[in-house]
Amino acid sequence: MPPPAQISIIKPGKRTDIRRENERLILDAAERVFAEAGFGGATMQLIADMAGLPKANLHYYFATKEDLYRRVVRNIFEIWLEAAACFDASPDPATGIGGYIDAKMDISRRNPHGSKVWASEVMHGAPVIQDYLETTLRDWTTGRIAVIQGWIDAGQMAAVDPRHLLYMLWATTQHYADFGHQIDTLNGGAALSDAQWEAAKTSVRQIILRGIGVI
Amino acid sequence: MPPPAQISIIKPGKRTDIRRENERLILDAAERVFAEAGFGGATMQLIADMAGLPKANLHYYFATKEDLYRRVVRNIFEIWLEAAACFDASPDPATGIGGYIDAKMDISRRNPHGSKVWASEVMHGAPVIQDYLETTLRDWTTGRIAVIQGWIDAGQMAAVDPRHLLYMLWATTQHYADFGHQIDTLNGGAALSDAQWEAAKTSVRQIILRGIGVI
DNA sequence: CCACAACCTGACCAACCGGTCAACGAAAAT
DNA sequence: ATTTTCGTTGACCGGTTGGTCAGGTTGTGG
Repeated sequence: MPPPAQISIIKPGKRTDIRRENERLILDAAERVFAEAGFGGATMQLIADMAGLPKANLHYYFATKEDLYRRVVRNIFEIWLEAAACFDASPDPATGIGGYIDAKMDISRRNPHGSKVWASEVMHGAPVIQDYLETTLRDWTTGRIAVIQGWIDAGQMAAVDPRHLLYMLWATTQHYADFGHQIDTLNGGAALSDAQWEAAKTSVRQIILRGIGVI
Repeated sequence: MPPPAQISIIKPGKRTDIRRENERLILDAAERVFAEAGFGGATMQLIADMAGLPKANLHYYFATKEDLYRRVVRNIFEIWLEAAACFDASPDPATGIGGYIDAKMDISRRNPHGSKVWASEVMHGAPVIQDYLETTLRDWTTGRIAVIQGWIDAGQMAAVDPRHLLYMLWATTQHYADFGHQIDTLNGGAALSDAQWEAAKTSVRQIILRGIGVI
Protein backbone atom coordinates (compact mmCIF):
# COMPACT_ATOMS: atom_id res chain seq x y z
CA MET A 1 0.00 0.00 0.00
CA PRO A 2 2.00 3.05 -1.19
CA PRO A 3 1.26 6.38 0.44
CA PRO A 4 -0.85 8.58 -1.85
CA ALA A 5 1.20 10.54 -4.32
CA GLN A 6 -1.06 13.59 -4.02
CA ILE A 7 0.54 14.55 -0.74
CA SER A 8 3.92 14.82 -2.33
CA ILE A 9 2.47 16.95 -5.12
CA ILE A 10 2.40 19.91 -2.76
CA LYS A 11 6.15 19.94 -2.35
CA PRO A 12 8.03 21.38 -5.32
CA GLY A 13 11.37 20.50 -3.77
CA LYS A 14 11.94 19.62 -0.18
CA ARG A 15 15.43 21.08 0.00
CA THR A 16 14.52 24.55 -1.22
CA ASP A 17 11.36 24.44 0.88
CA ILE A 18 13.34 23.83 4.04
CA ARG A 19 15.77 26.56 3.19
CA ARG A 20 13.10 29.14 2.46
CA GLU A 21 11.09 28.17 5.51
CA ASN A 22 14.05 28.37 7.87
CA GLU A 23 15.32 31.64 6.42
CA ARG A 24 11.85 33.11 6.91
CA LEU A 25 11.77 31.82 10.49
CA ILE A 26 15.17 33.30 11.26
CA LEU A 27 14.51 36.64 9.58
CA ASP A 28 11.20 37.10 11.40
CA ALA A 29 12.77 36.32 14.75
CA ALA A 30 15.78 38.50 13.99
CA GLU A 31 13.67 41.48 13.01
CA ARG A 32 11.85 41.25 16.29
CA VAL A 33 14.93 40.78 18.47
CA PHE A 34 16.91 43.51 16.69
CA ALA A 35 13.96 45.89 17.12
CA GLU A 36 13.52 45.12 20.80
CA ALA A 37 17.18 44.97 21.86
CA GLY A 38 19.13 46.84 19.19
CA PHE A 39 22.03 45.36 17.25
CA GLY A 40 24.39 45.31 20.20
CA GLY A 41 21.83 44.02 22.66
CA ALA A 42 20.55 41.27 20.40
CA THR A 43 22.19 37.85 20.74
CA MET A 44 22.27 35.04 18.23
CA GLN A 45 21.15 32.69 20.97
CA LEU A 46 17.99 34.72 21.61
CA ILE A 47 17.17 34.89 17.92
CA ALA A 48 17.75 31.14 17.66
CA ASP A 49 15.45 30.44 20.60
CA MET A 50 12.73 32.64 19.18
CA ALA A 51 13.06 30.95 15.80
CA GLY A 52 13.02 27.53 17.44
CA LEU A 53 16.36 26.48 15.97
CA PRO A 54 19.77 25.71 17.45
CA LYS A 55 22.21 28.59 17.30
CA ALA A 56 24.63 26.77 15.03
CA ASN A 57 21.85 26.48 12.49
CA LEU A 58 21.61 30.25 12.22
CA HIS A 59 25.26 30.41 11.22
CA TYR A 60 24.58 27.83 8.55
CA TYR A 61 22.12 30.18 6.81
CA PHE A 62 23.73 33.49 7.77
CA ALA A 63 27.49 33.58 8.13
CA THR A 64 27.65 36.37 10.70
CA LYS A 65 25.38 38.39 12.93
CA GLU A 66 26.04 41.40 10.75
CA ASP A 67 25.02 39.51 7.61
CA LEU A 68 21.72 38.60 9.24
CA TYR A 69 21.22 42.18 10.35
CA ARG A 70 22.01 43.45 6.88
CA ARG A 71 19.36 41.19 5.38
CA VAL A 72 16.80 42.42 7.92
CA VAL A 73 17.52 46.05 7.13
CA ARG A 74 17.39 45.40 3.39
CA ASN A 75 13.98 43.78 3.72
CA ILE A 76 12.69 46.83 5.52
CA PHE A 77 14.16 49.18 2.98
CA GLU A 78 12.21 47.47 0.20
CA ILE A 79 8.97 47.77 2.14
CA TRP A 80 9.63 51.47 2.57
CA LEU A 81 10.06 51.95 -1.14
CA GLU A 82 6.82 50.11 -1.93
CA ALA A 83 4.85 52.88 -0.30
CA ALA A 84 6.19 55.25 -2.92
CA ALA A 85 3.91 53.82 -5.57
CA CYS A 86 0.89 55.74 -4.30
CA PHE A 87 2.94 58.88 -4.60
CA ASP A 88 3.49 58.83 -8.34
CA ALA A 89 0.17 57.31 -9.32
CA SER A 90 -1.67 60.46 -8.32
CA PRO A 91 -1.89 63.65 -10.38
CA ASP A 92 -2.69 65.97 -7.48
CA PRO A 93 -1.18 66.46 -4.03
CA ALA A 94 -4.40 65.72 -2.13
CA THR A 95 -4.60 62.10 -3.27
CA GLY A 96 -0.84 61.69 -3.75
CA ILE A 97 0.32 62.84 -0.35
CA GLY A 98 -2.86 61.69 1.34
CA GLY A 99 -2.37 58.24 -0.11
CA TYR A 100 1.28 58.23 0.92
CA ILE A 101 0.28 59.03 4.49
CA ASP A 102 -2.27 56.22 4.52
CA ALA A 103 0.19 53.76 3.05
CA LYS A 104 2.94 54.60 5.51
CA MET A 105 0.58 54.56 8.47
CA ASP A 106 -0.54 51.09 7.41
CA ILE A 107 3.08 49.95 7.23
CA SER A 108 3.72 51.38 10.68
CA ARG A 109 0.90 49.29 12.05
CA ARG A 110 1.62 46.14 10.09
CA ASN A 111 5.39 46.14 10.44
CA PRO A 112 6.44 48.13 13.52
CA HIS A 113 9.53 46.02 14.16
CA GLY A 114 11.02 46.86 10.79
CA SER A 115 10.52 50.56 11.34
CA LYS A 116 12.28 50.35 14.67
CA VAL A 117 15.26 48.52 13.22
CA TRP A 118 15.56 51.17 10.54
CA ALA A 119 15.31 53.95 13.13
CA SER A 120 17.90 52.28 15.31
CA GLU A 121 20.24 51.84 12.38
CA VAL A 122 20.00 55.48 11.33
CA MET A 123 20.31 56.74 14.91
CA HIS A 124 23.57 54.85 15.29
CA GLY A 125 24.99 56.52 12.20
CA ALA A 126 23.80 54.01 9.59
CA PRO A 127 26.98 51.88 9.73
CA VAL A 128 25.40 49.18 7.59
CA ILE A 129 23.19 51.04 5.11
CA GLN A 130 25.11 54.25 4.60
CA ASP A 131 25.51 53.43 0.90
CA TYR A 132 21.72 53.09 0.57
CA LEU A 133 21.22 56.51 2.07
CA GLU A 134 23.69 58.00 -0.36
CA THR A 135 22.32 56.32 -3.46
CA THR A 136 18.82 54.88 -3.48
CA LEU A 137 17.28 57.05 -0.80
CA ARG A 138 18.91 60.22 -2.10
CA ASP A 139 17.72 59.54 -5.63
CA TRP A 140 14.24 58.69 -4.43
CA THR A 141 14.12 61.86 -2.35
CA THR A 142 15.28 64.03 -5.24
CA GLY A 143 12.57 62.57 -7.45
CA ARG A 144 9.77 63.17 -4.95
CA ILE A 145 10.97 66.70 -4.29
CA ALA A 146 10.66 67.35 -8.01
CA VAL A 147 7.11 65.99 -8.01
CA ILE A 148 6.11 68.16 -5.08
CA GLN A 149 7.79 71.20 -6.59
CA GLY A 150 5.80 70.53 -9.76
CA TRP A 151 2.58 70.65 -7.77
CA ILE A 152 3.68 73.90 -6.17
CA ASP A 153 4.62 75.46 -9.49
CA ALA A 154 1.24 74.41 -10.88
CA GLY A 155 -0.46 76.17 -8.00
CA GLN A 156 -1.96 72.94 -6.70
CA MET A 157 -0.62 73.41 -3.18
CA ALA A 158 1.01 75.97 -0.93
CA ALA A 159 4.66 76.91 -1.43
CA VAL A 160 6.31 74.89 1.31
CA ASP A 161 9.81 73.46 1.30
CA PRO A 162 9.31 70.02 -0.32
CA ARG A 163 12.25 68.51 1.55
CA HIS A 164 10.98 69.41 4.98
CA LEU A 165 7.49 68.31 4.01
CA LEU A 166 8.95 64.90 3.19
CA TYR A 167 10.76 64.77 6.52
CA MET A 168 7.52 65.64 8.26
CA LEU A 169 5.70 62.84 6.45
CA TRP A 170 8.36 60.33 7.45
CA ALA A 171 8.50 61.57 11.03
CA THR A 172 4.78 61.58 11.72
CA THR A 173 3.96 58.24 10.12
CA GLN A 174 6.96 56.35 11.50
CA HIS A 175 6.38 57.82 14.94
CA TYR A 176 3.37 55.54 15.36
CA ALA A 177 5.67 52.52 14.91
CA ASP A 178 8.87 53.68 16.59
CA PHE A 179 7.14 55.23 19.60
CA GLY A 180 4.28 52.75 19.62
CA HIS A 181 5.06 51.72 23.17
CA GLN A 182 4.81 55.32 24.39
CA ILE A 183 1.57 55.82 22.49
CA ASP A 184 0.12 52.63 23.90
CA THR A 185 1.11 53.64 27.42
CA LEU A 186 -0.58 57.02 26.99
CA ASN A 187 -3.58 55.10 25.68
CA GLY A 188 -4.01 53.43 29.04
CA GLY A 189 -1.64 50.58 28.29
CA ALA A 190 -3.66 49.18 25.42
CA ALA A 191 -2.77 49.03 21.74
CA LEU A 192 -4.70 51.38 19.49
CA SER A 193 -7.98 49.88 18.28
CA ASP A 194 -9.00 49.87 14.63
CA ALA A 195 -11.10 52.97 15.21
CA GLN A 196 -8.27 54.73 17.01
CA TRP A 197 -5.89 53.95 14.17
CA GLU A 198 -8.34 55.40 11.69
CA ALA A 199 -8.59 58.49 13.88
CA ALA A 200 -4.82 58.79 13.90
CA LYS A 201 -4.64 58.50 10.13
CA THR A 202 -7.39 61.04 9.70
CA SER A 203 -5.74 63.48 12.09
CA VAL A 204 -2.38 63.26 10.39
CA ARG A 205 -3.90 63.53 6.92
CA GLN A 206 -6.12 66.42 7.98
CA ILE A 207 -3.42 68.56 9.57
CA ILE A 208 -0.82 68.02 6.86
CA LEU A 209 -3.14 68.39 3.89
CA ARG A 210 -4.58 71.55 5.38
CA GLY A 211 -1.05 72.61 6.22
CA ILE A 212 -0.07 72.50 2.58
CA GLY A 213 -3.30 74.16 1.50
CA VAL A 214 -5.05 71.39 -0.43
CA ILE A 215 -8.17 71.19 1.73
CA MET B 1 33.29 78.70 67.92
CA PRO B 2 31.71 75.63 66.50
CA PRO B 3 32.34 75.38 62.81
CA PRO B 4 28.73 75.10 61.74
CA ALA B 5 27.84 72.12 59.71
CA GLN B 6 26.00 74.38 57.28
CA ILE B 7 29.18 75.96 56.05
CA SER B 8 30.84 72.70 55.23
CA ILE B 9 27.72 71.74 53.32
CA ILE B 10 27.48 74.96 51.37
CA LYS B 11 31.11 75.61 50.66
CA PRO B 12 32.36 73.98 47.47
CA GLY B 13 35.25 72.03 48.91
CA LYS B 14 37.69 70.21 46.70
CA ARG B 15 36.16 66.82 47.44
CA THR B 16 32.66 67.68 46.26
CA ASP B 17 34.15 69.57 43.33
CA ILE B 18 35.97 66.49 42.18
CA ARG B 19 32.88 64.39 42.56
CA ARG B 20 30.65 66.77 40.65
CA GLU B 21 33.24 67.28 37.94
CA ASN B 22 33.79 63.57 37.39
CA GLU B 23 30.11 62.74 37.46
CA ARG B 24 29.55 65.40 34.82
CA LEU B 25 32.41 63.99 32.74
CA ILE B 26 31.03 60.48 32.97
CA LEU B 27 27.42 61.46 32.29
CA ASP B 28 28.38 63.47 29.21
CA ALA B 29 30.43 60.63 27.80
CA ALA B 30 27.75 58.10 28.66
CA GLU B 31 25.02 60.10 26.94
CA ARG B 32 27.08 60.19 23.80
CA VAL B 33 28.07 56.53 23.82
CA PHE B 34 24.58 55.30 24.69
CA ALA B 35 23.17 57.43 21.87
CA GLU B 36 25.67 56.19 19.31
CA ALA B 37 25.77 52.51 20.26
CA GLY B 38 22.58 51.83 22.22
CA PHE B 39 22.51 50.35 25.70
CA GLY B 40 23.64 46.91 24.61
CA GLY B 41 26.31 48.16 22.25
CA ALA B 42 27.79 50.64 24.68
CA THR B 43 30.69 49.45 26.81
CA MET B 44 31.87 50.85 30.11
CA GLN B 45 35.40 50.83 28.71
CA LEU B 46 34.41 53.12 25.83
CA ILE B 47 32.59 55.49 28.14
CA ALA B 48 35.62 55.52 30.42
CA ASP B 49 37.98 56.28 27.54
CA MET B 50 35.75 59.09 26.30
CA ALA B 51 35.54 60.52 29.80
CA GLY B 52 39.31 60.20 30.23
CA LEU B 53 39.02 58.05 33.34
CA PRO B 54 39.93 54.47 34.15
CA LYS B 55 37.04 52.06 33.93
CA ALA B 56 37.19 51.15 37.60
CA ASN B 57 36.60 54.80 38.41
CA LEU B 58 33.24 54.69 36.66
CA HIS B 59 32.12 51.92 38.96
CA TYR B 60 33.18 54.04 41.91
CA TYR B 61 30.63 56.71 40.97
CA PHE B 62 28.00 54.49 39.35
CA ALA B 63 27.55 51.01 40.72
CA THR B 64 26.34 49.37 37.52
CA LYS B 65 25.97 50.14 33.83
CA GLU B 66 22.22 50.24 34.28
CA ASP B 67 22.50 52.80 37.08
CA LEU B 68 24.54 55.04 34.83
CA TYR B 69 22.04 54.59 32.00
CA ARG B 70 19.17 55.38 34.33
CA ARG B 71 20.79 58.65 35.35
CA VAL B 72 21.34 59.61 31.71
CA VAL B 73 17.71 58.97 30.82
CA ARG B 74 16.50 60.91 33.84
CA ASN B 75 18.58 63.92 32.83
CA ILE B 76 17.03 63.88 29.38
CA PHE B 77 13.55 63.60 30.75
CA GLU B 78 13.99 66.82 32.70
CA ILE B 79 15.18 68.69 29.61
CA TRP B 80 12.10 67.51 27.76
CA LEU B 81 9.82 68.93 30.40
CA GLU B 82 11.54 72.30 30.36
CA ALA B 83 10.27 72.93 26.85
CA ALA B 84 6.75 72.80 28.22
CA ALA B 85 7.06 76.25 29.73
CA CYS B 86 6.50 78.03 26.41
CA PHE B 87 3.32 76.10 26.06
CA ASP B 88 1.46 77.48 29.04
CA ALA B 89 2.84 80.99 28.92
CA SER B 90 0.92 81.79 25.75
CA PRO B 91 -2.78 82.62 25.58
CA ASP B 92 -3.27 81.66 21.94
CA PRO B 93 -2.30 78.58 19.90
CA ALA B 94 -0.23 80.51 17.37
CA THR B 95 2.38 81.64 19.88
CA GLY B 96 1.88 78.67 22.22
CA ILE B 97 2.33 75.87 19.73
CA GLY B 98 4.66 77.91 17.55
CA GLY B 99 6.85 78.58 20.55
CA TYR B 100 6.76 74.94 21.55
CA ILE B 101 7.94 73.95 18.08
CA ASP B 102 10.78 76.45 18.23
CA ALA B 103 11.81 75.30 21.70
CA LYS B 104 11.81 71.62 20.80
CA MET B 105 13.64 72.22 17.54
CA ASP B 106 16.31 74.09 19.50
CA ILE B 107 16.62 71.18 21.92
CA SER B 108 16.93 68.77 19.00
CA ARG B 109 19.84 70.77 17.69
CA ARG B 110 21.52 71.45 21.02
CA ASN B 111 21.08 68.02 22.56
CA PRO B 112 20.66 65.41 19.82
CA HIS B 113 22.30 62.67 21.90
CA GLY B 114 19.72 62.92 24.64
CA SER B 115 16.88 62.69 22.18
CA LYS B 116 18.37 59.54 20.68
CA VAL B 117 18.79 57.87 24.05
CA TRP B 118 15.18 58.64 24.85
CA ALA B 119 14.03 57.29 21.49
CA SER B 120 16.09 54.15 21.93
CA GLU B 121 14.73 53.61 25.40
CA VAL B 122 11.10 53.94 24.27
CA MET B 123 11.66 51.78 21.19
CA HIS B 124 12.98 48.99 23.39
CA GLY B 125 9.83 49.06 25.49
CA ALA B 126 10.94 51.65 28.06
CA PRO B 127 12.34 49.08 30.52
CA VAL B 128 13.89 51.81 32.65
CA ILE B 129 11.45 54.71 32.50
CA GLN B 130 8.11 52.95 32.21
CA ASP B 131 6.96 54.51 35.48
CA TYR B 132 7.72 57.99 34.13
CA LEU B 133 5.57 57.32 31.08
CA GLU B 134 2.70 56.19 33.27
CA THR B 135 2.89 59.08 35.72
CA THR B 136 4.69 62.28 34.78
CA LEU B 137 4.36 62.07 31.01
CA ARG B 138 0.75 60.95 31.17
CA ASP B 139 -0.16 63.80 33.50
CA TRP B 140 1.71 66.31 31.38
CA THR B 141 -0.02 65.05 28.25
CA THR B 142 -3.45 65.22 29.83
CA GLY B 143 -2.81 68.82 30.86
CA ARG B 144 -1.67 69.93 27.42
CA ILE B 145 -4.61 68.19 25.76
CA ALA B 146 -6.90 70.22 27.99
CA VAL B 147 -5.15 73.44 26.98
CA ILE B 148 -5.46 72.61 23.30
CA GLN B 149 -9.08 71.59 23.70
CA GLY B 150 -9.70 74.94 25.38
CA TRP B 151 -8.31 76.72 22.34
CA ILE B 152 -10.53 74.63 20.09
CA ASP B 153 -13.61 75.29 22.18
CA ALA B 154 -12.82 79.00 22.10
CA GLY B 155 -12.71 78.87 18.31
CA GLN B 156 -9.04 79.86 18.25
CA MET B 157 -7.98 76.92 16.10
CA ALA B 158 -9.40 74.14 13.99
CA ALA B 159 -11.03 71.15 15.63
CA VAL B 160 -8.24 68.58 15.43
CA ASP B 161 -7.58 65.71 17.82
CA PRO B 162 -5.31 67.31 20.45
CA ARG B 163 -3.61 64.03 21.25
CA HIS B 164 -2.53 63.33 17.69
CA LEU B 165 -1.49 66.95 17.28
CA LEU B 166 0.84 66.46 20.25
CA TYR B 167 2.25 63.28 18.76
CA MET B 168 2.86 65.12 15.52
CA LEU B 169 4.71 67.89 17.35
CA TRP B 170 6.92 65.38 19.12
CA ALA B 171 7.53 63.36 15.98
CA THR B 172 8.47 66.24 13.70
CA THR B 173 10.71 68.09 16.13
CA GLN B 174 12.52 65.04 17.49
CA HIS B 175 12.98 63.68 13.98
CA TYR B 176 15.63 66.33 13.36
CA ALA B 177 17.65 64.90 16.28
CA ASP B 178 16.93 61.18 16.01
CA PHE B 179 17.32 61.04 12.23
CA GLY B 180 19.93 63.76 12.06
CA HIS B 181 22.38 61.47 10.33
CA GLN B 182 19.89 60.69 7.56
CA ILE B 183 19.07 64.37 7.15
CA ASP B 184 22.75 65.27 7.01
CA THR B 185 23.39 62.56 4.42
CA LEU B 186 20.52 63.87 2.26
CA ASN B 187 22.05 67.31 2.72
CA GLY B 188 25.17 66.21 0.90
CA GLY B 189 26.88 64.83 3.97
CA ALA B 190 27.06 68.16 5.78
CA ALA B 191 25.29 69.20 8.96
CA LEU B 192 22.50 71.72 8.52
CA SER B 193 23.76 75.30 8.58
CA ASP B 194 22.20 77.97 10.74
CA ALA B 195 20.14 79.17 7.79
CA GLN B 196 19.04 75.65 6.91
CA TRP B 197 18.06 75.01 10.48
CA GLU B 198 15.97 78.18 10.50
CA ALA B 199 14.34 77.05 7.26
CA ALA B 200 13.48 73.74 8.89
CA LYS B 201 11.93 75.46 11.88
CA THR B 202 9.96 77.77 9.62
CA SER B 203 8.71 74.92 7.47
CA VAL B 204 7.55 72.87 10.42
CA ARG B 205 5.91 75.85 12.08
CA GLN B 206 4.27 76.95 8.82
CA ILE B 207 2.75 73.60 7.91
CA ILE B 208 1.51 72.75 11.38
CA LEU B 209 0.14 76.18 12.24
CA ARG B 210 -1.64 76.35 8.93
CA GLY B 211 -2.73 72.78 9.45
CA ILE B 212 -4.53 73.72 12.64
CA GLY B 213 -5.94 76.88 11.07
CA VAL B 214 -4.21 79.61 13.00
CA ILE B 215 -2.48 81.28 10.03
C1' DC C 1 50.77 66.00 63.12
C1' DC C 2 47.66 62.15 62.97
C1' DA C 3 43.66 59.45 61.77
C1' DC C 4 40.05 58.83 59.03
C1' DA C 5 37.40 59.09 54.97
C1' DA C 6 37.04 59.81 50.20
C1' DC C 7 39.08 58.93 45.93
C1' DC C 8 41.78 56.25 42.56
C1' DT C 9 43.26 52.21 39.73
C1' DG C 10 45.88 48.02 37.85
C1' DA C 11 44.93 43.53 37.93
C1' DC C 12 41.81 40.11 38.00
C1' DC C 13 37.52 37.00 37.29
C1' DA C 14 33.28 34.63 36.08
C1' DA C 15 29.96 34.94 32.54
C1' DC C 16 28.75 35.45 28.10
C1' DC C 17 29.09 36.18 23.14
C1' DG C 18 29.97 35.35 18.15
C1' DG C 19 31.71 32.07 15.61
C1' DT C 20 33.90 27.27 14.45
C1' DC C 21 34.03 22.47 13.65
C1' DA C 22 33.67 17.67 13.25
C1' DA C 23 30.45 14.25 13.01
C1' DC C 24 26.07 12.65 11.53
C1' DG C 25 21.45 11.99 9.05
C1' DA C 26 18.68 12.71 5.11
C1' DA C 27 17.82 13.61 0.48
C1' DA C 28 19.45 13.88 -4.50
C1' DA C 29 22.19 12.68 -8.09
C1' DT C 30 24.88 9.19 -10.42
C1' DA D 1 23.54 1.08 -4.48
C1' DT D 2 26.81 4.34 -3.90
C1' DT D 3 28.40 8.77 -3.83
C1' DT D 4 27.71 13.52 -3.10
C1' DT D 5 25.48 17.37 -1.49
C1' DC D 6 22.66 19.69 1.87
C1' DG D 7 20.96 20.27 6.34
C1' DT D 8 21.66 19.62 11.52
C1' DT D 9 23.73 20.03 15.94
C1' DG D 10 26.39 19.57 20.51
C1' DA D 11 30.53 20.80 22.03
C1' DC D 12 33.97 23.86 22.01
C1' DC D 13 37.12 28.33 21.73
C1' DG D 14 39.19 32.93 21.82
C1' DG D 15 37.90 37.32 22.98
C1' DT D 16 35.25 40.67 25.33
C1' DT D 17 32.31 42.49 29.00
C1' DG D 18 30.46 44.09 33.42
C1' DG D 19 31.89 44.02 37.73
C1' DT D 20 35.25 43.20 41.91
C1' DC D 21 38.96 44.06 45.00
C1' DA D 22 43.09 44.97 47.44
C1' DG D 23 46.14 48.36 48.03
C1' DG D 24 47.51 52.85 47.06
C1' DT D 25 47.04 58.19 47.08
C1' DT D 26 44.97 62.48 48.30
C1' DG D 27 42.30 65.58 50.90
C1' DT D 28 40.00 66.85 55.51
C1' DG D 29 38.79 67.37 60.32
C1' DG D 30 40.68 67.39 64.85
